[in-house]
Amino acid sequence: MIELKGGPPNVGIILPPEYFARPAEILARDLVGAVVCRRLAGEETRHVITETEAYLGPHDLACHSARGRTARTEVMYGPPGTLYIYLVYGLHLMLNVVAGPEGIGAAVLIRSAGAVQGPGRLGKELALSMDLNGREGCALTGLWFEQGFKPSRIFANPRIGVVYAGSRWAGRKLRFAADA
DNA sequence: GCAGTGATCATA
DNA sequence: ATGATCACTGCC
Repeated sequence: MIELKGGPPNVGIILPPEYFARPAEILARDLVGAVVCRRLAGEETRHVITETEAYLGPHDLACHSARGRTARTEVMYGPPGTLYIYLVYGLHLMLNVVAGPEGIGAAVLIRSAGAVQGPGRLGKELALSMDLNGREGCALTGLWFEQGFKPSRIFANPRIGVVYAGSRWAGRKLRFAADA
C-alpha cells in the first residue's frame, strides 16, 4: 500500500494494480489528488484528479453491476486496476477503474481532473477509446495512474445522475472532490 | 430549459 | 426486432 507522508510529495510513481485492490469507497477517496496520465502519439499528458465517484458492487443499485454480469459489465469483475470504459448518451466515454476485491464488480469513476470538469469532457480530453476497455491501467496501455498530492480537504457528496437508484443509494455520499 | 446520440438490455 | 434507458454536454 502506498502512503503519502509529510515532506515532498512523491510525484511520478506509477500506482500498481495492488493499489486498486481496495473497496471502491476507500479507493475513490484516495484517488482524489492522484494523477491520471496518458500517452498518445508520443505525447504525455498529466492531470491531477479532482473528482471521483465510487460504485460499490451488485448491492449498490446505482452500480452497473447491480443489473448482473453482462457483456458490458464483465470487465468490472476483472482484476483491480483494470480500465472500465463505456459510452453514455451515445456521446461520452467514461473513465473508470476496477476496484477490489476482485470479482465483486466495483469501480471508481474519474469525473474531473486538472482543469477538465465533467466525465464526458475528461473522456474527450484523454481521447479515450473503447479499445482501452478491459486493459490494465499501465504505461504499456498508454493510460495509467501515478501517485500525486494529498488534498488538504476532500468533500463527500451524493453521486451525480443516479436518482433512478432510489434515495437509499442516490443519497449516499460516494462522490469525492478536492477542495477547489 | 432540453435536444442529440448510439450502445445496451429487457421484452418478445 | 423493437423500444426505453441512460455514471452527459452544449446550445437555446
